[in-house]
Amino acid sequence: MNPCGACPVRSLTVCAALDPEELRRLADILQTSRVEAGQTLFSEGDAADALYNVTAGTVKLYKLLPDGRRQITGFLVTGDFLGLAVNDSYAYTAETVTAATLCRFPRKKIDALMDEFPKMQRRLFSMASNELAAAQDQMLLLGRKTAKEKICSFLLMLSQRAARRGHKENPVYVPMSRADIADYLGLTTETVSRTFTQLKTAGTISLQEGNKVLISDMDAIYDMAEGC
Amino acid sequence: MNPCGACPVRSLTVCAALDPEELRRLADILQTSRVEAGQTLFSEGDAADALYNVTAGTVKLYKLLPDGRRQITGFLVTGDFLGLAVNDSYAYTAETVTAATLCRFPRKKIDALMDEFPKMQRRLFSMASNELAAAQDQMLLLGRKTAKEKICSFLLMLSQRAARRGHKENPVYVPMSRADIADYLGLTTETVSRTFTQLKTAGTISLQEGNKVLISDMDAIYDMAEGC
DNA sequence: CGTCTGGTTGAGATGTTTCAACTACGGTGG
DNA sequence: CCACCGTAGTTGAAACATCTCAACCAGACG
Repeated sequence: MNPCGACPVRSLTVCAALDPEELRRLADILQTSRVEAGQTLFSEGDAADALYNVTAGTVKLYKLLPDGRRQITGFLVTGDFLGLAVNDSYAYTAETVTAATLCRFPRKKIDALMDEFPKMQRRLFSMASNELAAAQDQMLLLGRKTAKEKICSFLLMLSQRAARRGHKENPVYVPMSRADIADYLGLTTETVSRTFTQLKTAGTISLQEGNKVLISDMDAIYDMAEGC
Repeated sequence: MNPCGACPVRSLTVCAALDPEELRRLADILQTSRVEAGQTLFSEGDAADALYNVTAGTVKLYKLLPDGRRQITGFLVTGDFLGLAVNDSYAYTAETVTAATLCRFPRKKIDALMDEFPKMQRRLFSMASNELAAAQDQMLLLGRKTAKEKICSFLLMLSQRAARRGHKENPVYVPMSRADIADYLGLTTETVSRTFTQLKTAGTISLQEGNKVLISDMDAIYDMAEGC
């Protein structure tokens, strides 16, 4: 039995590029689980005893201020991993946005495995580098972009991400609530809503059934995302 | 000859925890250089042919929007590394804030060395994880904190960083300009200036000779940084 | 059929920005 | 040696983008 060998999303994940033997070893230590929408996987401050890989669905990561203000630091989809920690505790909370399936790797075992399989360590490092680059993009967005630029960048990001995973890039599936979008972009739900209506009125996008956004004028979205 | 063996800041860097033989190998591929203030090390989009380690001074990383709006994504000091890339090109510009000394590792050689020394790869990965955590903190700051909270968080960060490197944590040395602080915190220079004066007037801090900020009421700064 | 939640819209409040003037300082050249 | 200039920082007043508070709407669900 080698469930990982048959994993349809392996090429997107940490597990890409492992050989069959390594995959077997990996399968030995992993637990897969299905989690419904709105469930907390772990909370800021919890002991970081596992690494996760998202194999389906969407997960959000966020941090809170004492008074409840929230910043979502990322939406994770198929192939993304989560669970990196400093000082053995998670620095953020992880919660499912939609129903999701995950592979869970106990920290100790995955650490041991990484010592054995440098390829895996390398892969994880490269994925973390990408995360870091995305985080820097997000800082630029949060610190310097206007509401309209933020929304356009957000739609573009979702679209490009879908494309990279082999899905249709338009219309874009937007499973998260206005509140989640607001907390991701450093706005309020009202501003998010108003900006969507603006774009709708301008004919740049239209909202469709099932949380889908059709981008009618992709070029305009591109330009507005960068403030051109 | 083994310059790395004698490196006084090794414990802070990527090179910590390498054994003498490994250090010798490392020394073979590295170039050290001294750079004066205000120099560009590399620019966004440049081919990423090297990794750097800051051994003295302060370096800033930033990204630009087409119209010139700028977001500084980090200030690097002794021990920090820079040069991670996606698609073989840098995603940000690196510029010295003060005069600085750096170790430069050609990408190809350091990659080869990492394959040989998993310890080093591991160390780099752990440092990247810390970077990522810091980036998430910064997103919370940019997206959800007020100007006063941002400034207090900033001073606190500098103070804690100095402490971790064995320097006095108060007064805090603030070598960067108001414009740099503004672009780091997602504010304007005017707001930065005004907020400093507010804190000064409230008796929480005082500005000293030589770009130093004395924190008179550390508890107040702590509380204000988190919005308590 | 009422209730609840998520989303939209409106009007006024507000924190930060913008634009502008002014000061302090350090270097430079006459 | 000092007038001059340019840069960095500070302060003020007005403008503005976004937020806050509030009402309203639509669909989901018991």
